[in-house]
Order: sequence, then structure tokens, then C-alpha cells
Amino acid sequence: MGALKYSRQRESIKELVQSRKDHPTADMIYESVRQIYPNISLGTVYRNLSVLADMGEIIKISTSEGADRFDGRRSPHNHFICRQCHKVIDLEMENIDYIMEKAGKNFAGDIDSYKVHFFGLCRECIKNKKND
Amino acid sequence: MGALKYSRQRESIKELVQSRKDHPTADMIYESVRQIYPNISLGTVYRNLSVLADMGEIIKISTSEGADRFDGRRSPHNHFICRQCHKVIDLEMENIDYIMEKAGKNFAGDIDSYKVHFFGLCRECIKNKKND
DNA sequence: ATAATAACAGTAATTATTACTGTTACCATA
DNA sequence: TATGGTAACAGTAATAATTACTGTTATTAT
Repeated sequence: MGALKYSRQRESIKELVQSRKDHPTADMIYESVRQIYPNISLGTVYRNLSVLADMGEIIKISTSEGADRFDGRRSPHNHFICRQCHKVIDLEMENIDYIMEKAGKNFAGDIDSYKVHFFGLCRECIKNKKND
Repeated sequence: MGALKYSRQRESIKELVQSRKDHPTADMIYESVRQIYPNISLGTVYRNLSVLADMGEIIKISTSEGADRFDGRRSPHNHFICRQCHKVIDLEMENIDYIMEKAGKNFAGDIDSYKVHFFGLCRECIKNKKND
């Protein structure tokens, strides 16, 4: 009941997100996919991003600033968010999954995943700061 | 230029957030503060929550689901978010600040803070699941 | 006291996202 | 290779959360 049915719009959205290294918002993805399907609806983009995130094909990143961002990278990884320009950058760092066990020690629920966001200034914003 | 000026509304918001152990939304705080200042404006609540968070007096927690939440606890700590009922719970766990150094190793920017959100099911939602 | 301005209440506007409606495309079965 | 069931669609309306605007009030320095 309620089986997932193929759609080229979803396929296109998925491929687009997975091919990009930046972390686009729903709106940015909408603008891109429109070049292939000119009358795709923004609602369709939102719905499919949500479905793809639920399936684990893409990752949804919620920041304090503005719209949610999406990441098509398969392997698990963490993110840096610049507090100046709000850019999101993938971090190449060693696995820290063991923090889940530490978190679960004095906790009565069941922890199955986590997200870490690191904050600070990116290289560009540090550079710009010096030229004041 | 632009020095911070005292206001009893801000004071009240700050005390309220810091006295609560749940993690209220702006709207919940609004409803509470209205019992003291019946004609306080929702905009005032938002503005002051933002100011207080910038000053580090309270913490802003952005989840994927619904409105942002606020936490008045002084000591640094991490949060668990239930993927069923979306409740936010403070975690009593050992300090893991060293993950910042691990994150900074192959990164060209400057990391100064981080936020970890752990996900899963809380005790109540596990209990409810069994009674199906 | 007075003057400068941060903060306010009230309201309007914006942004991001979700829901609704009639139509189309996918896919299983005949 | 028709046909029927329904997921997905485009287009649009609605909602939720947050921010901005405007005229007035409160705080603080002089």
C-alpha cells in the first residue's frame, strides 16, 4: 500500500543534489531543475527532497540562518557553518561515532544517530576581516 | 554607538527561559511573559531572544521540525531530539570538546564552537510503540 | 530637566514550507 | 496493448515562523 512510483522529476532532483558539492537550498535546486523541466513546481521539489531525505539518499541540514540545505554525499560526514557568510562546508575528519555511546550512558531513550555542526569563520571571511 | 539599554521585558524573558527546564519556543515564551506584561508584543520576544542568544545568556536550538527552541542553561551541554514527539532533552554526558580539534585538522578556517544533536526515540515513545 | 536614542506595542510584510485540487504518468493486470 | 488504480504532478492557496516598519515610550547620559 502506497508504493513509491518512479518519476523523472525525482530522479533529476536526486542526481542534481548528488552531483553538487555546495549545499543548495530547495529554491536553488528548483532553479536548477527548471532548466531541464521548465514547468516543474516548487512544491514538487520540496516533496521529493523530503522523500529522498527520508530514504537516506540525501541529507537535510537545518541551520539557524535561513532555509534548509541539502547534501547529496553518500558517506557520513560532518559540517562546518561559517557564522559570517553562512556557507556550509564538508569536513574531512576522523569518525567520531563513539560519541553516541557516551551520550547514551545516562540516558533512558534510544539514540540511533547524530548531527554535529561546527561553527566559526571560513578561510575567505578570515581574509576579508584582515582588510578592514 | 548603539549601547544596550535595560528593559524589564528583556529581563523577564531572560529569567523565564533560565527558570524553565523544558525548551520553549518563542511562542511559548510569549504566552508565559504575557502573564506578567499582558501587552508585550511577540516581536519584542523574538528580538530579545535573539539579543540574549547573541550575548550568550541563552542558547538557540534549531531543529528540522517546527519552531526554534531556547535553552537557558548556563553550562555547556548537548541535546537529544526525539524523532517521534520532537521533544528536546538535555544530555548529561562527559565533555567532548576535543572533537573541535579533530574537526580542525584538515580545515582551513577557524572553528570556535559546535553543536551536537542526538536523535532517536525517547523513553515515552519507546513505551508507546510497544502498545500497538 | 532635557535630549538622544534603544526599546517598545501594534501591525504589516516576508520567507520558507506545506496543503489542496484537478490532471497526468506510471505500472500492474487482464 | 487497453484499462484501471493511484502516486506524482503543476499550479495555486494557505500556513507557520520570523522579521521589518512606524509612531510612541522608557532609559540613561549630560
